[in-house]
Amino acid sequence: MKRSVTRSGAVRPRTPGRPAAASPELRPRLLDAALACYVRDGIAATSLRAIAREAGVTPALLHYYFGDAAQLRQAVVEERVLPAIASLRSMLPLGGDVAAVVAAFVGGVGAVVERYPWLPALWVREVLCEGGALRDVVLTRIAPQIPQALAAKFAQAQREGTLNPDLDPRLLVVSMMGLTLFPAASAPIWRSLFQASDIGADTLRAHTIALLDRGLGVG
Amino acid sequence: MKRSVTRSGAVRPRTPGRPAAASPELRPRLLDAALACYVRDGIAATSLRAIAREAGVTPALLHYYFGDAAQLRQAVVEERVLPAIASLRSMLPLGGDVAAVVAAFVGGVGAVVERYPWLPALWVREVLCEGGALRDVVLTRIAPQIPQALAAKFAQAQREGTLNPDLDPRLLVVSMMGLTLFPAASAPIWRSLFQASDIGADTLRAHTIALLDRGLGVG
DNA sequence: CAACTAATTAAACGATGAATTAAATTATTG
DNA sequence: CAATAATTTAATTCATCGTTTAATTAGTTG
Repeated sequence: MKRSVTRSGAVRPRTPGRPAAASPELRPRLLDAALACYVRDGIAATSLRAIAREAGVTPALLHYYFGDAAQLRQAVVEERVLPAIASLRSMLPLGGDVAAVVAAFVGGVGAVVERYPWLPALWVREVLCEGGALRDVVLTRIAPQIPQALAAKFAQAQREGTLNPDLDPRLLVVSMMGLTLFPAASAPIWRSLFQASDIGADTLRAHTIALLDRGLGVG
Repeated sequence: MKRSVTRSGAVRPRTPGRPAAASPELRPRLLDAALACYVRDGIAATSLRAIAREAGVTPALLHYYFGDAAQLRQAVVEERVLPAIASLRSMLPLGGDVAAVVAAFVGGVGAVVERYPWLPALWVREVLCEGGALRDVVLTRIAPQIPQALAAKFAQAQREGTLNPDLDPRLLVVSMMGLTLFPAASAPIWRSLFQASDIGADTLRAHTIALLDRGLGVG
């Protein structure tokens, strides 16, 4: 059994020809490799060759499975990214009072980040950054379901007198994302900056809820 | 007077040879062109040729002024980016009580963003994103001056009983950035998403202060 | 006014790396 | 054994990139 080794040290045990079966499903592994590259380097900066290298495979194989680069990207978005984002929506019970909705959102983001740790970084680069490759798809397929619904909920609560009237209902949606997605995306930074390896998901959640609930005041 | 026109339609009035004096200082304009490219496309994705195109100049001229690409980047960071970030520090009076410090921070970020509208987008791409070109420089030269000082201030206030004890002093620094930088960076998104062209800098500031002060509660 | 220096473009150089395709190779299936 | 499926190798074609050299023109100095 011959094994060639690439310059980077990655093992490439394959020789030409059909592999000896019993290999686990390759397609999902290719999607995962592509996603890893997108998260690490950004979608625009990721070449087919980089994905192939990540997966221990040749660019020609990616072409065999997905056609061209655009179709591969599309497959990753549909089968990996959108489901992760959409899972947040299923955690939001828009029926209860404001405190319940906010707590569900904060907890939901925490749960989603725990299950898909790559999501905050990808979100920042591909949605928040101008020119990001996912901005369109998120704005057309996610935004109408989550932010719009939240803003409407907050506006109604304000009319009913159960929400601080000095807040703007639309900006409150932005604030909630800033208090959840931003800390998640910047976690590597503040963990090292503050030597905060002691702060876990539960501490973060409690802090965020406390801030939203009462603000800075002691009373 | 001959004027050639590039494919993109930009006027390129120059022919070879030294220009007829009285031209405004070129070097700052080159720095501004580079900054504009960095903000629009990201530092890593910006080529010398793109900067030259933006400035209406040849790549060779950039080399004449700055040497190689790395030195040009360094000049932009030192003479454009770091001063903008550092200007925030000068707006923070770390002497007063917590409410004053927080109000100064929120107002200071607003003022800095107003003066340097490109800063949030650049921050997101080059500091928040993993692999960002400014992460190192911000972590070593900015972070020790602003975030560390704020966290210390908050911890002290908590010991004195003048700050909500359920908060984490370090996470509060993260929360404050999430409530200021994140809304600034995502403004183009939520403005179009919520048809919120009516929300200006003052409304945003009032909302943020209200949220930090009392949270969601009506009382 | 002649020589020199400063600022600028034009053009070329040499690397690099990209996406895609064609052909060869091997294993499985019928 | 023939046909098909899955894979690599290698070639093709194309686009930039950063940098350098040489030419060109305007100002400066003696």
